[in-house]
Amino acid sequence: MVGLPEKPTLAGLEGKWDASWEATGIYRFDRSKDRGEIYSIDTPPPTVSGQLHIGSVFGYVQVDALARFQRMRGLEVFYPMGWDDNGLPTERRVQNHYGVRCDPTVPYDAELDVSTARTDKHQRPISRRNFVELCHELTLVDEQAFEQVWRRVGLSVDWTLTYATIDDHCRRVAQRAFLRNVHRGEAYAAEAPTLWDIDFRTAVAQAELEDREVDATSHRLLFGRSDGGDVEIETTRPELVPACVALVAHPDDKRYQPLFGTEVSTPLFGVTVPVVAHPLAAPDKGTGIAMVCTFGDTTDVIWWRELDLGLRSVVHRDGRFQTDVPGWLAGAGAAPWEELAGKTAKQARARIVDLLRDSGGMVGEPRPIRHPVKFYEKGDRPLEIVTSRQWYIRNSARDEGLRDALLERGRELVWHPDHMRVRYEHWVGGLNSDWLISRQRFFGVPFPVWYPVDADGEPVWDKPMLSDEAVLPVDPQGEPPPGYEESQRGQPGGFVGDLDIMDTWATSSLSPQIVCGWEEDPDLYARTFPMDLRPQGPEIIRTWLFATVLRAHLEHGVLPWANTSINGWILDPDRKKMSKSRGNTETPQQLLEDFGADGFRYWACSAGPGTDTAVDAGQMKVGRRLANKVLNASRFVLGLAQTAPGVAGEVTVALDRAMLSQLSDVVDAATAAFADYQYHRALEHAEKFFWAFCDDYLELVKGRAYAEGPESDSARAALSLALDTFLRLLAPFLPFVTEEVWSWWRPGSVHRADWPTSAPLRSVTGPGDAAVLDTVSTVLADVRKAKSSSKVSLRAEVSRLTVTGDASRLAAVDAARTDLIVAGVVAELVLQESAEESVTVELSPSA
RNA sequence: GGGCGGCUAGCUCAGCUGGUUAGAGCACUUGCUUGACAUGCAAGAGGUCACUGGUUCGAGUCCAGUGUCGCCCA
Repeated sequence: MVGLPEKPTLAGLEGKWDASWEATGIYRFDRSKDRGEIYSIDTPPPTVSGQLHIGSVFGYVQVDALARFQRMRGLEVFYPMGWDDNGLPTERRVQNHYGVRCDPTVPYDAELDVSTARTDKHQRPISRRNFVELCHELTLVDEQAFEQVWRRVGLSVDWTLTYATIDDHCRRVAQRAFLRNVHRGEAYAAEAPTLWDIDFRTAVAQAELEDREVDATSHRLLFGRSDGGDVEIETTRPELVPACVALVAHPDDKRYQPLFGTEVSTPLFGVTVPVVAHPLAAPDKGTGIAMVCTFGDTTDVIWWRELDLGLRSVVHRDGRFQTDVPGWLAGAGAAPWEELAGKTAKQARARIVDLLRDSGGMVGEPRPIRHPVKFYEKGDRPLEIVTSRQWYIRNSARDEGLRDALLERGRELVWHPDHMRVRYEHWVGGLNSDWLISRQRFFGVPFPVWYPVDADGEPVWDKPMLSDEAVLPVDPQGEPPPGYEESQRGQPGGFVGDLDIMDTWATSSLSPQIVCGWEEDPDLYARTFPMDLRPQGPEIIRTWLFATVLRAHLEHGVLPWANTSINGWILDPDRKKMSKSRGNTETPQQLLEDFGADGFRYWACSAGPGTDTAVDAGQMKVGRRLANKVLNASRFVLGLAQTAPGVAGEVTVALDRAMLSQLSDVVDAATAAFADYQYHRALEHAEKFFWAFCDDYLELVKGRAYAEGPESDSARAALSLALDTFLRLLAPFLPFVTEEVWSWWRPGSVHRADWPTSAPLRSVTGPGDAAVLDTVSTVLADVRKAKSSSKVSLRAEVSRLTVTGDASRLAAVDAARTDLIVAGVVAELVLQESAEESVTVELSPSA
């Protein structure tokens, strides 16, 4: 029954148990359970691009501890893993890895050899299909590497349920949900000003914006009044003068009130524009009157929309000025325009400043300033605003009723920690545009949409043809719409497919629907949805969490999960947030080598939900020590006779009962903490008492446990019971070492064993006095202190030990008299009743 | 500019609804081959709980303000 190793070691436990768990399938989801017996977790699908860094692993380990607790508590845990492989990060990685770029005009090359491409200085243009194939190829490799890391740290996910956001199933779910949104009027296409990244050549959503403080120059320009006077405006973007459609000032600004309703002419180009009033114009900024261009920034968009101004756009999607002379500049404006045509914004600015200076259209010289500019979070150049046709999902930006409903969902959701809710509320409260979901990229879920082509060969964009749900997923680039032949693609009277793909979040916001089998596996769906837990990072509350709540609200009218647990940041040694973009990430490999998965997990689980944490090798070392202690203490306990389950004797001795009584309290505290998602406190309770158990109780009863007789049986029974309980308490945190020890004396897996409860322990202890252990421990501590300060061995003999105090204190010590004498090597123990508590240690002279 | 969170021993942190001399680990110092463990054991030293005011019999804990660091938003 008991198969004890001579010299137990932590080495090799990860590989051994990962293989064993895989073989026995102990984390396999049993779908025969009812909803009430299931705990379902909506695990974040990590972005598969490159390597997992410590920050990613940190949060997943914490969730795994929660999953293991729920599993031991008797719930069947639904715990799938996914890979978020579609989208820009993968495209970028493929570009850099193979030295290629996607050019949809290049034909498909079935024999494409990318092995030489990397040596090319320039990225080689390849077809869209080749590009997508490479994306699949590379993500597959990355996904395998990721799975190895997850297995190494002991995540108890069911690997048979794994999904990838680009796979057929996910594409089908994303397209189906989109079609339903369209049918209900929640998704729509519109031609509108859009924030645009000129390098990635794609539209960007509000959630992906980032303000960056940048150097700029302010220019003071002169607009001509009809009465011959001037109006001075300040701008950082003089190159947009040709795109100017109005001047705007605050309605209360007395300086400009006389000008409202009049017209002025732009410098250099002499185009006439109206002077208008709008409350967003800031009287204290610059001269108090601003030029409105289509489009210099998001305020321009608001003015343009609310004041119903004309559209004069000059910047193309590649960020360059158009080459043709715009119609409104024909005539006098044509000459200066030629100087700007085809230039980038930066080049055009340099040129127009010279022109303005020479023509007298500028007052003084440009002044350097610093101001915030909107960037795409992954981009390197400021965003432009271009007018384009995009798909949107209504997100409450223009719908008070929906906004209230979403805020109510936020209150309905239980947040761990609670204060993270305000981030959600601020985001929902600050939404200013519907959710832009289309991207002009290549590797993603296509829109299941085609457009008819009219007799002149022009696509009719406002008559989209939607796919039938039954045939999803579809690729409108490869398949014709219902009722058409492929040969009619691009022909007059035929069709074209929508070229865009969905943003990653448009798919990953459906992760609950994806994993729970929405519309495809009603049985599974009924057992798992809505889910129990969404764990994730704080930075994606505004994206992933919000979008998931939105999609579930629109589609099902429910919250997608009952709880959300938000993990903290990982900080580098300089206390800066660890992130890939910052370049200060670290891989967990070496730390896993040095401290083992259990040591690493101990560190991760020491930090509560939402608590930022520094990478701390010291803490992992402590975890490794704990794991080692578990190993050795277990070997000791199991090395004693009569420790097999079911044959333990009765626990009769007061000290033993006291220990088990304290353990009962620990079990209760750890259970309550865990149930409240405070896994770090559960760990602390278990760990703290485990050390006290080893250092005090174990040392006290050692002598008795080695001997024979009823009192020895009591010690061995208590030790056995305690070890059994400790292994269960620590299993969610240290899955490898606890499983190893479990295997020495118990059948099955500790991870499918029951979570301990205090009732059975209390029935064993009876009305025992829990304080006995503490009292005796302090006396023993005094004995150790005396020996330590005399610099003698702890085995040195105490000739006389005198303990004073009230009757109950003396009774407690007396109850453990023999244990104390053996553990402290005491020749004579004297108990004296006294009002004062004291311990006097007299060491034998020979010591 | 607004919001959120942190500020407790040299370091990393715990201290939940206010209650006797403020805790842990690491690091440090001094010792100890104790029949599970030297990947160990024991002991020691180390803090005006960021600051200022307030509430209270009593505040690290509650309130107000200040400073500072981090994150998010504008």
